[in-house]
Amino acid sequence: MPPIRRIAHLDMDAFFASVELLRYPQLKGLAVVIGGGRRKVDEALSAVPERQPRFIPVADFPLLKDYVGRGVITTATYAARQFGVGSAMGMMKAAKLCPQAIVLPVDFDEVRRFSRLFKSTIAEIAPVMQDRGVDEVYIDFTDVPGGQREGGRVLARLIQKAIFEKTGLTCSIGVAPNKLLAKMASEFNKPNGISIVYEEDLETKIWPLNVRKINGIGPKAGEKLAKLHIHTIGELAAQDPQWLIDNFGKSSGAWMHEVAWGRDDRPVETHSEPVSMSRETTFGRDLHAVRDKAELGEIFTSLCEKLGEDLQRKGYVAKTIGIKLRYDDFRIATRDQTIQAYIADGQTIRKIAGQCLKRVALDRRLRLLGVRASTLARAGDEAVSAASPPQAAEAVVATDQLF
DNA sequence: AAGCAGAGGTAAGGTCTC
DNA sequence: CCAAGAGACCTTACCTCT
Repeated sequence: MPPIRRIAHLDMDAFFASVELLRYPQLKGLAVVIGGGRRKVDEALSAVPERQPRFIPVADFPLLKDYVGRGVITTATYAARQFGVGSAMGMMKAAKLCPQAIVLPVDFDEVRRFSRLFKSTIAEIAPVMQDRGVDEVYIDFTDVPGGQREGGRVLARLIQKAIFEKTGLTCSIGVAPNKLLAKMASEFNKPNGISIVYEEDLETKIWPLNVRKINGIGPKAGEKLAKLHIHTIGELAAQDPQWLIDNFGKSSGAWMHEVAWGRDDRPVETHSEPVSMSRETTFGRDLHAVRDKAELGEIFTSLCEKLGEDLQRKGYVAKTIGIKLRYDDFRIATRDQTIQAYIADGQTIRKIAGQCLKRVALDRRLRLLGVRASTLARAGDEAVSAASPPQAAEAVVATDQLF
């Protein structure tokens, strides 16, 4: 008999904001939001750079009501959430809800530093760990000594304590029979909580939840389900799988049925390879391909160069280069092209991406431009992966044989 | 002559996540 | 005049080859 699988999902509490509160403890308990579009915030903060961060008076911090720009909120402290402010909300909208909130820019270097720190702390205790972005991981408790005690609660507490001692940050942990349920469980007791879910809890703890709580059912699927009068996971579980397949397609429909019954056998993957890398930027104002040609060209070149640097720094080469643009009306267009050779330099990326750009309509103004590299290989492995498919000459022969 | 079947690649768009 | 950036994965369509 194999041991019963116990999988944990760990989520850092208001991660980006909590990292800033370590630096500015005087802001503890206040409404603070971390925001993406930063220029204004950076200016306001750099007005007081010489003092030690923790001695900057609260009154000197920039406020949401003074924010100008097109950014969105990345994270809000729990105090700010009281006002209805939350992740992915436009800054301007948030300013109306909570004008007195303090705004801080994302410090990616600092966030990455704490990300590495909390993950390495976990890995020392439980080595089978899967990265899921900067502030989240799955952990396989199954074979960790003590991982089964109280359904995983003992180990979860130990990990919480170790992370807090190393970083001063709190997290929430859910432990369940699989990743799907663990992910939902980690939401049950936020912040700084632990939640244990057993298979028998499906009906009482999972089925009453809205379908949107399932990781993978987003706004679109949620809306479609609502129109079909399916709101809770229990209602989803009660549907005929074939009916779900008819409505949502073979793959999604079957998947919905499985997850509604709490079934998920995905393993905790300790290694992963990137599939694509990209760079994109939203302009300060919408730009026109003709009227703002020079400005657009500079941004385009810069994106290509940065993407090339990203590839080289991480040791990858790419065979497919693509562009993405968002028009002023938010419609998105993408184009890409696969070439024979693997590349990673900004100039070549710019050349291929430029060809892609010629294939889209540029009559409307643009608000975003992006460049993407995919079909990746590790630099040095290209020769192996680059084995070409049968060429045109052979194709002719094959066709002759057919006829 | 035309259609089918299955695998695999390419392209475009869409959804979802943090 | 709102609505980021980066990445994974899915669907659909089309094409080539066997």
